[in-house]
Amino acid sequence: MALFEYEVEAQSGAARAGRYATAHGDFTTPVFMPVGTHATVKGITSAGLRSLDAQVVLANTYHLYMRPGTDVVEEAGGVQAFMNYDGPMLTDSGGFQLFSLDHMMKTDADGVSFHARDYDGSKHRWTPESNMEIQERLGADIVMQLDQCVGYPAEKSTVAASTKLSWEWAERCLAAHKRADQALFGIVQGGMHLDLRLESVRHLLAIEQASVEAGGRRFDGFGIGGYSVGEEHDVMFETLGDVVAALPQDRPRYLMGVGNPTTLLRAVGVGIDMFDCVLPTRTGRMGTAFSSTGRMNMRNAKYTRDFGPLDPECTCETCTQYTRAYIRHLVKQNEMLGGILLSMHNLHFLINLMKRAREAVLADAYEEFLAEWLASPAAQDY
RNA sequence: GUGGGUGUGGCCUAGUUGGCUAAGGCGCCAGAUUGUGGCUCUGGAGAUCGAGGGUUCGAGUCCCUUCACCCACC
Repeated sequence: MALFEYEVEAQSGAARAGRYATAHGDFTTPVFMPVGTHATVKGITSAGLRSLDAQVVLANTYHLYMRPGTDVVEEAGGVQAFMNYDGPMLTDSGGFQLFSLDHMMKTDADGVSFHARDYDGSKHRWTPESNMEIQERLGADIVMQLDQCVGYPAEKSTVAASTKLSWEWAERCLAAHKRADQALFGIVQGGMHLDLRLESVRHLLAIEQASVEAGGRRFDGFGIGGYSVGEEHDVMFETLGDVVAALPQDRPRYLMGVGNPTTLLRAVGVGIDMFDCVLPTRTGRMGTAFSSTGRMNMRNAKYTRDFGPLDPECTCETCTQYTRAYIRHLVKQNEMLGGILLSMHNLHFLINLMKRAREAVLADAYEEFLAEWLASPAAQDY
């Protein structure tokens, strides 16, 4: 397969099963990508990531730029070499992090100035161009354009201005991005407004068309950002299907920041290929387990003497080798192994869920698969 | 035995010269967590203030008796 080629292997309704080629190997879709902000999926070793069959791992530009510093990661040979993970990796641009720093930053048409409140309060300025340079030096296989994310609820005029800024920055990122072994994804914005979303898509497509005509690159995939920022789950689905339908068939669609099992499966159903989310690892560290019967709060007293497996239907290391009582004990004592075991299990759960979704698409039975999931008691819980 | 001190939810404490329904932390119980700075956030249960009696309109606060524990001295 040619680099950055997205092969749609099968389609079932709008749901797709595909394969994407990166410089560090192929991955199949739909895919859930574990988040490793600081070049580590918290608590999981490289060997652990391989055994979990994590196909793509995320890292974050903002955090690595602050620490250990872009130069250190570059000198290590790039983020994969630095963390000893040799599979496909993706860096988020850091736009979302700046958005969550919001009162500490100032955005203008040219770029964004911010105080690194999370670190040392130092002042920095990013432009789309400088952000591309940072991400090229970090060296992930897929990089995201610098964008701006708006919270919810927000005035439509605010969302519109921000959406426009994001596509203007997409154009500059596309022009500035040079590494041939690194894919660049544009990001669709527009909040919960379908017209703004479709306008965002139109501009991104016009931008890449102009680029290609001038001998430049196209976007190697599309992120869909600005959802899961506080709205009810159903709100996203009022527009998501139409947004996806407007995107090219031959590029992967990446719904950013979504990790709720039911939302994942519904999103696959409208044509999303890639996901990332901190939910499995963050909630895992805090004691929540995903399971075939729904969410489990492992702090609950009812597990004190429950010596059965976490999820009897699961084949992961946590479920085959440890008991609920032991996991509860670890979580209650804030022992680090508790967070590790639940993170591994939750990642396995979502990765496995995507495998099952993929099989259902390959069998052209996605609609039935999704209906069966939605009818299950577990679905009500997610 | 004598003198002094301390007793407030499971634990540690706050409670003005007596004055709303006895407050807080930990723990416990439950909920939350969505393009991550990792022990976070929200809610809940739980106390006849060691026991008994007295003064007072009113006592965790004052008085008496008693019990337990701690310290010092015989």
